[in-house]
Amino acid sequence: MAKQKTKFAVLGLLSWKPMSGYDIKKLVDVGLSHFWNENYGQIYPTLESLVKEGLATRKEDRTSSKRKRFVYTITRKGQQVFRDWLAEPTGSPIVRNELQLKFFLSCSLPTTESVRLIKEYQSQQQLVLDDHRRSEKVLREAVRDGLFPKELDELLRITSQKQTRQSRSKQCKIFLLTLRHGIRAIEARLEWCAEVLKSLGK
Amino acid sequence: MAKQKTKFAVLGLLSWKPMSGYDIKKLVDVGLSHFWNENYGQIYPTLESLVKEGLATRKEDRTSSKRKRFVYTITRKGQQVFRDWLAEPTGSPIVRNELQLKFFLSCSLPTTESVRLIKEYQSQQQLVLDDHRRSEKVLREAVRDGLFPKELDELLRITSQKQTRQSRSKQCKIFLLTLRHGIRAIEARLEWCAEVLKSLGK
DNA sequence: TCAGACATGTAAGTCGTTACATGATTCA
DNA sequence: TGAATCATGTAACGACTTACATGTCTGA
Repeated sequence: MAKQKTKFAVLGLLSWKPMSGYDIKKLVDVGLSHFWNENYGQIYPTLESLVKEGLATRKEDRTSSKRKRFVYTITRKGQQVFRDWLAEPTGSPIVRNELQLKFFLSCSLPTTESVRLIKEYQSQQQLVLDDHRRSEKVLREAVRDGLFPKELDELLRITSQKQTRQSRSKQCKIFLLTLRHGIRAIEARLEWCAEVLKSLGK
Repeated sequence: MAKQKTKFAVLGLLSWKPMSGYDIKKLVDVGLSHFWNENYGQIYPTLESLVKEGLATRKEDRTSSKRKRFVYTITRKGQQVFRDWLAEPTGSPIVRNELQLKFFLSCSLPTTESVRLIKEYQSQQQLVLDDHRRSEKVLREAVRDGLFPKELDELLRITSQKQTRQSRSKQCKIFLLTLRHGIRAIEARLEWCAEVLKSLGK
């Protein structure tokens, strides 16, 4: 028992700043998609349970006569629980790579089939890499200039919160570093593909 | 709908050779743990459903008065379903890296906390890398000599099946390549850790 | 005016993990 | 004789996905 990844992910995002369920979903989709995912079916019930446990509070936001919107704010207790979780040892993620499985199982078939699988993987990963590299370029320039790129800016200050230039620069730096992790991982996969094609006598 | 990863994983392993649920679990744990996992709670019901769907047959194995043991054999229809699945495009795995999440969320805390997280990741990954490298060494020697390493040999010919020297050498090669994938991935992560520590001013 | 984004939520179903239950055989 | 391994299975729970349902507001 006791995993509840969604719970801590949501709590952690709230530790950043107050947000609605919709905001959380968008932030994850736009900014964290290379290492995290969430869906509404998990987010809304989780927010509800956070309130029940006293880790967050909910209040309706009706600034400038906007539509119905519930903003969740982390409580002091929530902050504590979040920090405790962060300090806990992180279990290594269970690995389940479908392509590796297929490749492994392809050994009873003609080599052409194994080669086809690798080439598919290769072009798929290349697309993701191109995308990541574009994001990286934008972010790098932002870090250099001490600014936040526009798309992120919208996401990261939906709510009014005083942030020092320094804390935002740090956010940006860490954002960039997580992206680098994704890029490195894909590069390694692409190098592996080349290695495989060579080894199978392409 | 329609994912059923366990179903195709089990079917694919049976396409290799007839096995019992216990064999499958062991093979996955010992040999494929760097890219796959399964547990009994999924394996046994899956085997049952494969039989129901006519993709495998079950028969009791009582060779040499051994204990109760059910061996599952893939049917012709099963082979076809397996091959169809292999040919289907492989969706990229959903990513959920808890350490990346923690690292990202640590940006509102002192930098020492971010550093601690990375160091934890680093030593964890290093252990796995050492382990993989040991396996690689054994496998490389086996490939060079055209042999199968002992541990694998037991697993891979539990059942009597005529295999040419060539097909076994290919199995071994592909086995080695999947291991290389795991090694590359970890190396990339460790390089990233170094990059991060440097960037955070260690 | 109408498409698209904003916004919240539920229901049903699948998938996956963990813990438990049971018992046979082997080997030191 | 007792621990380890072989071997099969189930029940309960928890996690996750998908599809659906509903309605508002903004801007071209």
